[in-house]
Amino acid sequence: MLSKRAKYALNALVQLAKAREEGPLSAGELSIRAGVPRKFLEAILVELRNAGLIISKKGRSGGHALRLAPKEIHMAEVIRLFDGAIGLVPCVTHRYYERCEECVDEGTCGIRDVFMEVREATVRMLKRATLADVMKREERLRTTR
Amino acid sequence: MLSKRAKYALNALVQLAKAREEGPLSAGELSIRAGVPRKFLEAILVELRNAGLIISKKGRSGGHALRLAPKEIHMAEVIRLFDGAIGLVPCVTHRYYERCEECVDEGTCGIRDVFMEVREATVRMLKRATLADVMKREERLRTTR
DNA sequence: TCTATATCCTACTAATTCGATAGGATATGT
DNA sequence: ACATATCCTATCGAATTAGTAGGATATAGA
Repeated sequence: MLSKRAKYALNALVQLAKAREEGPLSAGELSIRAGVPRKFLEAILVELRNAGLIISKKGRSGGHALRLAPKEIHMAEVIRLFDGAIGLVPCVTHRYYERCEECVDEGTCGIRDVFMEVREATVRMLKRATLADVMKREERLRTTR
Repeated sequence: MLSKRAKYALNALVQLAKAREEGPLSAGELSIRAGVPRKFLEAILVELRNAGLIISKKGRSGGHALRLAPKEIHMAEVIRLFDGAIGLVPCVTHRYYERCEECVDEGTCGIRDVFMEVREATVRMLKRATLADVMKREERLRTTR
């Protein structure tokens, strides 16, 4: 399962993507739109800024806005930022790779082989899912119902 | 990420599948073959037995053995048993379904839509991955190298 | 220049989960 | 009867998670 931080971050980013024309949103406003506790959201926004995904402006009429176009930010990246590896076991991820101590021979581990496939498919799907794509999906869901 | 319990359970089940002809394995022996701490493994075995995946025989020359054929047990089932839902968010799983409180309209949530696809693909792959399939994979990995 | 309004930073906490161990009760094949 | 298993209860420390509190700092606009 994703952490709430990751899920909240995704919600917040989608709201920022939707509010692009509108200019920056304050943490207060964003916390309402994304349904995320105010103070908790603040901490998340700091991480998003440190990662270069958003730009934050201090002071009166400041706020937060996407730094890149919605099609440049994908879900895989956001999830990795907050929850680390996407793979189900540490031995199938290069970015956060770690050997399984209990494993005798990683190269011939059938379980690992399955998890490799799962990870690959998951990452592929999450990379295709940019903020722009997510908005497009919402559009489609709204109309085809 | 999977819990160690789930990963250990998978390792243990694969070892039991390999040792099928050999008769039941004791927790001690199995803990060596699967590389799992003895006492921890015992707790896991109890859960596997309660779930009907293995049969345990008490007393001298007792031990644990698969209750079903290796092709009847798949990884999805084992993971669900120990870690619960497979989906990345609670709102995309029927078995452990839970609404996201922060979500305004689940039916038109683009993020959810993505996670639905991911879950579906993941479950499909993990269901295909029976213990028999895992063994076949190991065979293939061993020979094609 | 003052002030309202933002972000930003440091700390803290309560609850839960996770991985693991200890010790002994209970069953059973030889 | 005895050696050898499983099985049951209880406990433990460490880490993680979700969330809150309070104030320092920057800044646009009056």
